[in-house]
Amino acid sequence: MDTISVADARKAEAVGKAVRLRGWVRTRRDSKGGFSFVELNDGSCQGNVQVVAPGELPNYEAVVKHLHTGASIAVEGEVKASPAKGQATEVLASKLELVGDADAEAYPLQKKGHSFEFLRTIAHLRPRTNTFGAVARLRHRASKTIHDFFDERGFFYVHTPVITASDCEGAGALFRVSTIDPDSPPKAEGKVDYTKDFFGRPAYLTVSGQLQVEGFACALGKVYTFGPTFRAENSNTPRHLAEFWMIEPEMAFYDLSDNMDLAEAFLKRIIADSLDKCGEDLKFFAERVDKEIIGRLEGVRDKPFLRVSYTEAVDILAKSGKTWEFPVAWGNDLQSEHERFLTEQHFKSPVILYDYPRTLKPFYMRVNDDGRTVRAMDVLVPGVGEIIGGSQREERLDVLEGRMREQGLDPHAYDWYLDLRRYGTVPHSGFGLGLERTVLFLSGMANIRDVIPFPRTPGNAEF
RNA sequence: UCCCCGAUAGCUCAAUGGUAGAGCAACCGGCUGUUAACCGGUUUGUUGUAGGUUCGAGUCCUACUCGGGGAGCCA
Repeated sequence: MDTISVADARKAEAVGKAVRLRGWVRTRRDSKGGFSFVELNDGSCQGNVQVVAPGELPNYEAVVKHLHTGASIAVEGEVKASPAKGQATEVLASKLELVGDADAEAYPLQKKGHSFEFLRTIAHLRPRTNTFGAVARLRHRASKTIHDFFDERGFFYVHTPVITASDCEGAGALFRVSTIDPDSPPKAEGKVDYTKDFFGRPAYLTVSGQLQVEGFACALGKVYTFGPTFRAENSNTPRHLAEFWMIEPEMAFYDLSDNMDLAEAFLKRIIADSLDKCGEDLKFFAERVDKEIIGRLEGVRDKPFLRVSYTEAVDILAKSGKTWEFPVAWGNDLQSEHERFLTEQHFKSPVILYDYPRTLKPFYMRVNDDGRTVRAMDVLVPGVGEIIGGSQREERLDVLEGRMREQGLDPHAYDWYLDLRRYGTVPHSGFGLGLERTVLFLSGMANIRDVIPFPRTPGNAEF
């Protein structure tokens, strides 16, 4: 007798096999005929397998009739073609063993739907729900595709450090990493003496692996990072986390146009794989979460991404006839309302905006010949907004040092980074993709806290 | 961090300043294959916390906590 997954047991090919199944009870329905239907789920797929538990089972009255949502069971029996609608197969149990009971009075999950807000308070149990099972499988699939995509194209996966001493990477507030006793820190001249700290200097959790991975791009050619990223911003929105996962490819000899080509192919591949391999989960999202999701994904997969310069975008916004809460003028940063208008209303398509004013973007982005703009790009998608941010990097030593001073940074603090320009500098480009924003886009889920297993946000590090 | 809204049974929600309720869940019973099964019955409360106004507060006021939506920061 083989132990098989619920996913396999639901396939018509399984009919006739004697099998063992193990998982958790979703619901039990007692039939008029003196037997019970038990919906069994083991997480292998969205759907449950219907176990038919005959009244003749020796533990029928004592155990089966008291099975509740959440209990774990092991079933032995034969897979049969199901005579009723709703499923191709069912399992006629010859043995049903209770592995672990779930006290029905106390177990918080019921067979009815729960609000996502409530489920967030039981994040350790919510993967047992339809929605969070689907999110977990989709997130896995996206992660797998990301590694496949880069591997197929000759990229190398580089593990950049989680702890960094660069305290001014320009990507948001940092979490400090320290072993100093906060109640009695060592002091020098009235201030905390970080030379006595673990690393002999202030250290932080990374906000980006980009600067480090540039060093590997300028050696291995095409590389990417994929790891956790930390931002200590006090952001309270459905699109921000204090701890999230980011993918950052970096390519030597790529200009901005190559970079945009890669970003577009990359997103399309993630979407295509999700549609191909997570069909049952996406169907669930379409039924319960976002009716438009599959059509929107197919649209982004099939339509070319429009490429619009910042200057053109400002022109379109200014001539739109809309009244904006934030004024549109060349040199002002584009606000959410502007980005949303462009991708959701004006173009109704994914859009790549590029060539932003130099004053709006960090020092490492390459200055254009016009002197006013830099080779930045943002990929905007309907529903989520900015999903990718990237740029061609400034490869000219003198210009890069000038940009650092322009933004009040001391070039000496980036000496190792500048070495990449001193010795064998090359044009290169890269971008960052937020994994959770990608899963938001793929699933149609509304809140980023519901697409990461255990969300960390201001005031919340539960579980 | 700013603006707006909210917090009542295990869950989702009702309740003109005047005796806190329903549906679901759970429990008991019924029902010849059910599909969030169905039908009948039973149980369930420090109305987020702390103050205040009032003869009387779930309801009005203040502060705080937590949650949601929007904005900023960004991925």
